[in-house]
Order: sequence, then structure tokens, then C-alpha cells
Amino acid sequence: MQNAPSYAILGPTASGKSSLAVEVARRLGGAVVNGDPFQAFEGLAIGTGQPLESEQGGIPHLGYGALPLSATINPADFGASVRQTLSETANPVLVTGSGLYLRGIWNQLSELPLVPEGITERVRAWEGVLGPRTLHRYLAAVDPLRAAQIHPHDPSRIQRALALHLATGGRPSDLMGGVLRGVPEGWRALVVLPARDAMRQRVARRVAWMIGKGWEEEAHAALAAGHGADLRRLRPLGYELWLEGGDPHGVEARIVQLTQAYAKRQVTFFCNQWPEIPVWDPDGESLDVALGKLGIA
RNA sequence: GCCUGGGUAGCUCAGUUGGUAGAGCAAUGGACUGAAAAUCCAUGUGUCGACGGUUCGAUUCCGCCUCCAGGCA
Repeated sequence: MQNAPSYAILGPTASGKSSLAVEVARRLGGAVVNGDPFQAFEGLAIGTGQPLESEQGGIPHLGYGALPLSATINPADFGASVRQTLSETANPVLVTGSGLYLRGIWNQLSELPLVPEGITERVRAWEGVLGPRTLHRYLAAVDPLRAAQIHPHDPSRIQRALALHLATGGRPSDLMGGVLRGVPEGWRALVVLPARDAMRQRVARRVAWMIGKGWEEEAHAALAAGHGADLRRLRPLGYELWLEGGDPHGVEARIVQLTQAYAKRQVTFFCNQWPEIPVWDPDGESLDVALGKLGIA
């Protein structure tokens, strides 16, 4: 007895993942499930590119805009909740642009204890005063193995490792390891990968479209709703730039630039972490080719 | 027309008391175990505006021309 496979549509921002997912779900009689952490939040629909109703093609979309802006998430818990949704959905088509969160969804992260907020904040405060190199030396003293994996200039990973050490008293490297890699059993995945020039154009066009839809207003609405001080929520690309103000054309150009760089990082992650996943060029290959690569007759 | 600044990497600019140049951003490649739309790593041959002069040697000094910005007429 073999269960029907689940499908994962991956790829960089603006590549056309969402519209492909709609087509795939239509063929399967299934639903689209969000695996993107930022698109999961309410109040960020435009700037994070959540599929609008007009783009959903009458296919059920689950997990978009569902979390309150005040919520905090992490890849493991988010992944578990997405897994729950997937298990309750017939013929789910997962869409995500986040490699780390895909790890969470596919259960490919070590089970690490929750680090209390206070410890995280304390370590961040240290970093501000001492700088990453000093903290890296500290980490090297308590966990040489983990320290060797992290560059001395990489504050975010150094802080994370140190916080984990302080929270547990142990070595982070002892807590990590043994995770599975690759595409899990029962999954069929596809990376949507436009050619580089096409990707840059797609990003520019999409940013312009999002601005037309009222991105700047959305950013101010989030601020007015009391989320200005909560930088965690304003991390998604662009929001801070809108709130800083300035020449709108300059902001647009900067957002396009940052988004293009981000898209490149996404491609690197998907293609190098899961090299076995087939890639599909949305501008050069037909929908049937995509379906074929997903094993849909 | 005159005066003053300025023309150096794709962009914004440093700099060279004369020995053919370097930062930030961008770009390209890469990493990635709870900040991930984050964070970090690697990669720099550009007629140093044009032409001429001085010099062993000029992007640097001098002359002339040209373009841009501002000011005065």
C-alpha cells in the first residue's frame, strides 16, 4: 500500500513558484500549502508576496497570512505545524523559498532545546560590546568543534551557539548531528529556476507590481498597528526601507537590488543542498515539462 | 565670457609629498542546524576625461582642450 506522494515547489523569489503550485494542485485535485515563514504572517500580504485571491485560481491555499504579527516562530516548530497541515490535506503542494524552514518542514533539524529569550538577549548585548571575535574565542573555549565550523566574523551563528551553550550548559556540537539530508521518502520536489537575467527582470517587475499594490502603505499600517519596534517582524525585505522614507524610486531600486541578491542566495541553497532535485526553467520549459519532472503523468 | 569645485572600478568616492591605485555598495561564486527575506566567506587589469610638455618614470607637476556642477557677469 503506497500513499500518494507530497509535492514541493521550491525556488527563488519571483520565479513563479506560486503559479506553478496552483497548476500542480489543480491537476492533483489538491491544495497549496505555504512553507514560507514570512508569508505565514498577517498584515504582510503585499510585501511578502502572498498569493492574492485572483492568483489562487480557485485552489485552496493553506497557511498564508494566518499568524498574528506579534507571534515569533522558529524553523522546527513552524515545520511541525506545516507537517500537521500537510498530513491533514489531500494531495498537498508545498511552496517555499526558505531552505532553512524547508529543513524544519522535512524534519531535518536536530532537536534542540528552546533557548530562553533572556539568554538570547544577553548574548546579543555582549556581542554589541565585545564584538564577534571575542565571542568566537569564548565559544572556542567551550565548544571547539562548533567554533571551528563558524567564521569568527559571523555574529548571528556565534551568538546562537553561545546562547545554546548557556541555556544547556553543554556543547552545542553535542546536541547537533544525526539529521537526515536529501529529499524525504514520499516527496517529489522541483526547483523553479529562471535563467539569471530573466530572474533579475522578474524581480524588478515584481517589486514594481508590489509597490503598485500598496506595499508602502502596508508597511506604515504595520507600524501603526504597533509593530514598529518589533524589528523581528519588520525583517522581511523592504519594510524598514519604506519606514525610513526617502525618494520612492531610490527605495524601489534598493529593494530590487537586495531582492536580486537574496534570490541568488536562495538558488545557491536549494541547488547545492539538494542537488538531486530537478530544476525547471519557467521561461524556457513548458508546464508539461514541469509536471513530467514531478512525475505527474 | 570669467571664477571656483570636480571628471579614478557598474555606482558613490578615497588616494598617490611623481615609482601605473583602494574602500563601501553592486556583481559573480560559495557556506548555511531556531535572526534565514538573516548572517557570513572568497573574487578587484580600471586607456585614474583627451592631447602635449617636464622627467629615467606622470593618474599625480605644467600647458592646452573637453565634459559636469555651482557662482559672477
